[in-house]
Amino acid sequence: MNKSILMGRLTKDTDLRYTSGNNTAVASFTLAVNRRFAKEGQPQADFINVVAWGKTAEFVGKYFTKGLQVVVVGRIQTRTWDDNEGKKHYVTEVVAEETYFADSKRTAPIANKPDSSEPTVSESGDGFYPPMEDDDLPFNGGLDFP
Amino acid sequence: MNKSILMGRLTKDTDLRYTSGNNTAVASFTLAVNRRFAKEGQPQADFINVVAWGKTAEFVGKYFTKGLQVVVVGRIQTRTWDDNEGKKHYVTEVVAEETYFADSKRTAPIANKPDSSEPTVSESGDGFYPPMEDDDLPFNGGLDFP
Amino acid sequence: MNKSILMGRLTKDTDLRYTSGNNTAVASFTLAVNRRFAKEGQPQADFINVVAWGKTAEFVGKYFTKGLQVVVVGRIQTRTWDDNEGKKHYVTEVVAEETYFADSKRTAPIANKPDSSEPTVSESGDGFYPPMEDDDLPFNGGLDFP
Amino acid sequence: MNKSILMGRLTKDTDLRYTSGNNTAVASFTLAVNRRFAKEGQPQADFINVVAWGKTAEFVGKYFTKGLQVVVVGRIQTRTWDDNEGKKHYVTEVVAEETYFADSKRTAPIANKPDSSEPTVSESGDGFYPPMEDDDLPFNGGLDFP
DNA sequence: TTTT
DNA sequence: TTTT
Repeated sequence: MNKSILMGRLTKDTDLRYTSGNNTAVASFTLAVNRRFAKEGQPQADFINVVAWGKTAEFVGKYFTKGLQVVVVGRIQTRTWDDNEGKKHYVTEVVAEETYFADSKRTAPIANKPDSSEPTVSESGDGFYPPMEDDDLPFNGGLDFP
Repeated sequence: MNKSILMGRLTKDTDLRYTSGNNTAVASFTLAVNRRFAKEGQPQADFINVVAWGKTAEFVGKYFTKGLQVVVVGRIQTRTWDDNEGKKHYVTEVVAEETYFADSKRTAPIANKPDSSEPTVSESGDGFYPPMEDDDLPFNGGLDFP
Repeated sequence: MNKSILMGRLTKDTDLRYTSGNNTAVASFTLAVNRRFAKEGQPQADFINVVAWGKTAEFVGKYFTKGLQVVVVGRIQTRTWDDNEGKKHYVTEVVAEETYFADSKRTAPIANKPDSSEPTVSESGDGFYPPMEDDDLPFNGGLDFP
Repeated sequence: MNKSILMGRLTKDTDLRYTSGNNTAVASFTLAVNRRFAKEGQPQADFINVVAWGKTAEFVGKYFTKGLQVVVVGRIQTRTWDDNEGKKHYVTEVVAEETYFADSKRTAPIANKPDSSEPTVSESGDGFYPPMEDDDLPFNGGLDFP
């Protein structure tokens, strides 16, 4: 059993792509989740990477934009990928199963049924799933990652 | 293990009272939680009763008003009470452990520490905890509420 | 958003029935969920009614037996039904979306996909869904209920 | 709002340490959480790192052993730490707020109150909190553990 | 680096 | 007895 529920704001617009194989939609975004008991001099939020697939991906790719306050119900996933130098990278992220608007005006429940379109292989090479350019790394939040 | 997470709107202002014994704050409200896959001709929401104690009660008693969209993390509680005729009533409600604003402008995490001030005896007689008038039934059990 | 996660033991074997309309499987059972901070002289557990539909119902109807420790992920549902005297009854229960074995030996994740076979009308008359005998009331735990 | 509920097995015994500053207990372990819809040729589980503080840490340090099936309620935390070469590492883990035994015989709710003893500074240098040797990396970051 |  |  693996269930996570998060409410937070998008740090930037959702990144929507499509797998090369079966052309499945894959969306990714980062949620800034404010800490309940934040201490001064410490980070005020956790920055949690979220991935969505299929219909859910298309939905969030369309409506989940920078700064929007949303709720995500999903599961924690861990995976590894190997970079060009053959070094193994460990990734922990949340796979969205249900998504909701939290902000006013945008509160109707979103009818995105659980989607079973997750591809079977995590196409490796750069640690992310869909086809992409070299300079297009996942969740590197503006920083240059090796 | 007993954990519930709800996002919904208050159907009316929070009802805040104090126990007669130790004068602990007790707040109650009902959350209208819209259904994800509502069917036409069917109810569009579930109406879930929520109780809060101590600091949490004082907080929601102050800020949780009718129509506000909030998030509640808590546990499901079942209990019984006997009415004047000696008839047993079964109650299922959520005891709030953490509360959050979901609507914009009101989104900062709310620092209400888990409160251990729950009284040890559920003062019986009318099925509710705090001191109250005879015509003052929990969640307004069928009576007219002002 | 409406998510509940419970771990507890079945108070009796699951009750499995079928709707008269479309012959959908409906299972119901009660979970005794031990309280984390139980106080002496107070109830040690909450008794939470759970309903499951379709494939999930058939699964739990087969494997969820009295005393078994299980985990249920679902949503809180409220509904009303009218008894013979035309009196309205309020029901709060958990609709199971995912189920798991918690006890050893029975721990493999259970592949019961979310089921959309919930009937559109709650066939009333006795407060429960499927066809049933008169003496066959839901969740009355052995007591005679008026 | 940031809530995660996991049921899984310990991949090894809990690692219990104490911070140098205030001598707070810190426990860490990894949970193998089996996937609900595992695909063949794909990983069957997610391996999720969990950290606990104070009383909770002492509890799990004592009772959470390799192979035990447990439930953890907590929050997802992200943080960074710099290694000896000044390289930044990103960590995502679950901070345990409540813990339970899932396996039979070990099912009583565990009374470990939420603990507020989390230190204010994450003593850096090697990405982990408690006092430790140089070769003592968080979650055994690539080194051989006994 | 992974559990049953 | 229900919210937007």
